[in-house]
Amino acid sequence: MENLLSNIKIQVNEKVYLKDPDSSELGQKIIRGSIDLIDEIGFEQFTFKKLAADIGSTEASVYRYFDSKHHLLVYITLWYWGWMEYRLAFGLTNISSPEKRLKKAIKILTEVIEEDSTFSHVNEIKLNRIVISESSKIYHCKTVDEENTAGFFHAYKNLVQRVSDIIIEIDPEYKYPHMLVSTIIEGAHHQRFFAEHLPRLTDVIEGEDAITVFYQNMALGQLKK
Amino acid sequence: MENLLSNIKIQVNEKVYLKDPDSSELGQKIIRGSIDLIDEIGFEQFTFKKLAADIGSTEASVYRYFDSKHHLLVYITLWYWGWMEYRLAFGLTNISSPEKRLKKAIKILTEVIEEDSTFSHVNEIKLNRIVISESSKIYHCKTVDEENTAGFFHAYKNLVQRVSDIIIEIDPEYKYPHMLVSTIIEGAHHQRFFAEHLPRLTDVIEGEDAITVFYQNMALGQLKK
DNA sequence: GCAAATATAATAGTAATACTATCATAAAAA
DNA sequence: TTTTTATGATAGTATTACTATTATATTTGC
Repeated sequence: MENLLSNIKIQVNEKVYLKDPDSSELGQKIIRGSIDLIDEIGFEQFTFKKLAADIGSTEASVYRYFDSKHHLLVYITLWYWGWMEYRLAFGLTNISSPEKRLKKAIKILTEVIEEDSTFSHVNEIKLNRIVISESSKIYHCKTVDEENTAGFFHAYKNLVQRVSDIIIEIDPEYKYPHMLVSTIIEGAHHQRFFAEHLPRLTDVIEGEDAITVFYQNMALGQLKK
Repeated sequence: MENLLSNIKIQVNEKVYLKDPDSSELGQKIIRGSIDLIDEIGFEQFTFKKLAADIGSTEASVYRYFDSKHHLLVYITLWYWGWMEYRLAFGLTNISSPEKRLKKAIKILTEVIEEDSTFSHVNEIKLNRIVISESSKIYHCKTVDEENTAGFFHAYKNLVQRVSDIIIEIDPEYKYPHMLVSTIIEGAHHQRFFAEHLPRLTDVIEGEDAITVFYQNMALGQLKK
């Protein structure tokens, strides 16, 4: 992805962190190091102690930024949703046909991620892998309602709403726009994971991005014009 | 669900447990107690110590059946997939039209679960809630490839294959049958979870089971006859 | 009916995890 | 230059996720 803006910052809900990791060098090292380490060993094996060793800091210092590894995972996931919304906003400008806009939106949401040099402390390829394999853990937990009340999922809801609006523009009678969009987003993550680890649960097709094509067909096929 | 057979046992891959929990009273108490406790406090908070206290046994005794709580979650999830395949097999007999069979299959896979008195040591309603909120953790972990090699996911693959076969019967040219089926199964779980906890990510409609209807329309809409 | 095998309970112990607390020092801001 | 703030260094705790050992109760084989 080309560098679109040089001074943009993805905002993440303030309640997720104790101290904004974007505000200091150590904070940025925590984010960069976490993305590297979670991608490498998985969220269950990931600890603040291992992270601190990796980035040359201490466990106690990491705890000054996040009060748990769960919140750190929430942070990087919300950052990802914020980044996706930014990609969508840019990707959809100047496309007047709502069908084309929807198709492009689905492509942006489901395609394989390439590195984005705009945000130097984030490796978007690793981040995408983490979101695919780990991010559902941020809501599949007993604290989900509390976290929802705290507004943690606004970024995700905004993204879903933005695409739902395009769907309603195409077919104002359509009854399930949010269901359709969240099915596409979550579904694409699952299919990418299955393609890598459990291929008999999906259909990998040589020479085409079957996942993106599948969800584009699915969405357009559902809507009347 | 009425009692279809009185002497049926859902088989679970032997590598998942150290000793078959179905073979003893304690084993059955472990399963029943786990389903109650995981449903109540969530998988992260669940420990063998708490479980042992609940069922009046000891931590060490539970460890004789399962070598980790992860394997116990795998066990109850595989039991659930086995149970679903049994429900599918019964639910689809004597329906000759493949379209009707597919519709019925999607209903069985996505509808709200009612208790099944055939298996007395399993509360299917709680089990369904656990599968919805926790089961993706059995493959979203770094050991997924190993566990796949051990055959843990056969039950799930069989289920997906069984429904894919109906799809191919309807439209032999259709390119994404497995993707469609796994999208429906996983999607329905997500949508049920969202309806409960994050309703703005889905569309709850009074008086209709929107989730089942949505996925039925989605599937039939994709296929040419 | 008794010995042998097996299953469970009771208890103890360990390394790692997920934190919290304290204090010293270095760097930045007032 | 003083004060605040950020980080590092170190220590400590309760809990978790196990493993090991021994005693006792129950079942099975003969």
